[in-house]
Amino acid sequence: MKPRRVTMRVVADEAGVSVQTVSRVLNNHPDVATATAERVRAVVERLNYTPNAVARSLIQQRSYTIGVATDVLESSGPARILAGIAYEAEKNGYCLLINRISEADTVHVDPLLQTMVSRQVDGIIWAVPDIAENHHWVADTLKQLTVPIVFLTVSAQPTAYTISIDNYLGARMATQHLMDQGYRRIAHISGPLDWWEARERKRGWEDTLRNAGLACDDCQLFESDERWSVESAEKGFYHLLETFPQMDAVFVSSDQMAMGVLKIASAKGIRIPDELGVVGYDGIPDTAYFCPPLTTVNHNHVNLGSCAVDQLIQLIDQEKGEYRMKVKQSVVLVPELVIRKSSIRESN
Amino acid sequence: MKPRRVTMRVVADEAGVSVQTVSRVLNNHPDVATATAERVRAVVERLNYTPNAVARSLIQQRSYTIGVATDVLESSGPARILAGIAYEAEKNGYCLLINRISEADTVHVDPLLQTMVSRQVDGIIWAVPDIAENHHWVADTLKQLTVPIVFLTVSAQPTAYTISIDNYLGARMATQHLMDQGYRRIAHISGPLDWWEARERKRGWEDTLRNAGLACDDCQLFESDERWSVESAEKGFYHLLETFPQMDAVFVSSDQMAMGVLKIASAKGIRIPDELGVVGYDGIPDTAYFCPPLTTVNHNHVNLGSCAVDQLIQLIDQEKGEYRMKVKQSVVLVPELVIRKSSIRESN
DNA sequence: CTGAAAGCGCTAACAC
DNA sequence: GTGTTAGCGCTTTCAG
Repeated sequence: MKPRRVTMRVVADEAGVSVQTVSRVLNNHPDVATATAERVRAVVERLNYTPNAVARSLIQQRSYTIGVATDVLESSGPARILAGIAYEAEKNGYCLLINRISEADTVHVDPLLQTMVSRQVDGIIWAVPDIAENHHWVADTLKQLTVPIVFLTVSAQPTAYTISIDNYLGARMATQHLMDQGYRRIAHISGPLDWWEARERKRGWEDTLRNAGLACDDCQLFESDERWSVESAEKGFYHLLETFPQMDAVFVSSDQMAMGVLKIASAKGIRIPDELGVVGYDGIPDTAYFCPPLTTVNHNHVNLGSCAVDQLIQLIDQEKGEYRMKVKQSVVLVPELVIRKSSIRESN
Repeated sequence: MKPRRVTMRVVADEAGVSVQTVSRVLNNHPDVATATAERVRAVVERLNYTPNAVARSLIQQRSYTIGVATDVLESSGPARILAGIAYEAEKNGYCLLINRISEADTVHVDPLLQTMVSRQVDGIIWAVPDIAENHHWVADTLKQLTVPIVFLTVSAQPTAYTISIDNYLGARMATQHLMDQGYRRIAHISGPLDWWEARERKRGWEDTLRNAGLACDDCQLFESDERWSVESAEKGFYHLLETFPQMDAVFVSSDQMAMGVLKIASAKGIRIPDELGVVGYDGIPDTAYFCPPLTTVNHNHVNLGSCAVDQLIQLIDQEKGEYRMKVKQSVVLVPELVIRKSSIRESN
């Protein structure tokens, strides 16, 4: 009932030529008589022939496929990164082989890499957040790996190609902005500090306060749970109200968590931005509709994904000897502060 | 500098056996002497050999890869569907070949299908929303297609395998719930009505009101723009306040758009849920933190994705003659009403 | 301009 | 138990 797959052999026979000739026509080689080409193309059309890319990659040693390792796809950041990757890959004629890794698992890295390598991907994008020890395999495994790999959103590694957004700078911008608005006693609700990104953001907050000669004590900091959960941010905000009652602003390490803070503040009648300035992080689009609209640091995740693909393709071409420029080892993109009502003091 | 890829030939030579024997060991065939197997495995380990899955699929006519066509990955729904697909695919030993289609494009369907078929995917999941005419190719193209395909979130098609969530039922549940809470003059902000899902939701709202003998006039309806944008929902809400001033509740066709309504209501001092009941649609997790927390209809997108994979694998096995049960042609999943503060009238 | 031969890395079918 | 022979569908020499 389903039509059989048509092979090049069939097309060749039907057109009364050899297989190579069909191949030449399909790959737009010169040196084919126009008449022959026409005839072949007609048969291809009629038989609805699709060349077998698997056979082709077997012989060409190139699959035009990029392997992507990712963790939770559900959340906004990773989803946007993937969108950027998909967009740029398509533009360059590459397909994406997606592999989910369970919760930034350290143990199962090898099988996952094997899967991708065995399917002959031309390169790999590792889009798994840098948590605790989960990137320690890199140094060892990299030597074994037969294809180039680009790491997203990780601390710069001496031996690896990395690309990330400057979390430290973003946090500095956020904190500085609060200070510019006249806030002085600025708390921080951080993500789990075994995440590199959470540490960077915290460091940015800390350094900015210190450099300005402002206090930055333990009582001003709350660390969320492992899932950056809104619940833990709410708990954290309650906690800060106790430990740091003089707080006049809070820099929250994710927009989701900031949402929890806004909710509690509203419930307790704390007026934002007058009594309390709030800045989030990530730049998810919904923040524009929070009440009040939330100031945040926007990470252009889509762009991050695109850049990763570009870099990887350069590495691939380089390895195939088609590109001779030196590829940059580590790329750091700049975040953008989006100022909204939650941090604008009318009265200053 | 990069290590060369090791082939089976190398392993065989190194272990002093034939290629065939290596193959047998790797595929756990019986009839291999334990000693030989040991020796081979040791060499595999030492050389860090990874079998070439491309060569294997060439001969086995099976790639253990599923092609996924999707559109915008950035938004929550599609991302969660993809997560479900990825999860279930991995569980069954399949990889995912992702292809982005630009904005539910009708024209470029064929190249995309070709790409996937040419890469020898075993089956395809079509996760592109059903908009206007964009699924009209199905009837024609399906006959040509050499692999099974499952369509997500589309109107049931006589000739195709489909799987979706019952939007009509969800809308009925939402509207009925508002009525149960004592609301009587219920407006609707719909998605763009060339989307099948938007039409179904509108129909559910309409029928529920009609069946209850309530009015359901044009003035109670506002259709959003093509992007289901929050802005257009805000505009719609202003519009309804004019055309349908007696409105005491509004059923909004997406959670995002409902966010806009909540924002305007808050700005205008309209008290929710007392003066106005609000119900959203989709069940995105953030709705729990809206102010007030939003009643919504939850679509279990992750589950939808899993089910699609299960169904597709059955179809694949069936075609390879490994499965003889009849596969259900169209699966419809049931949504779930999540009741929160935005629609609970204390006073009834 | 076109065809014949070889082979990418692997597995299925037979021999021994 | 193990090796040999073929060939999956295509591209790449190299002849003609």
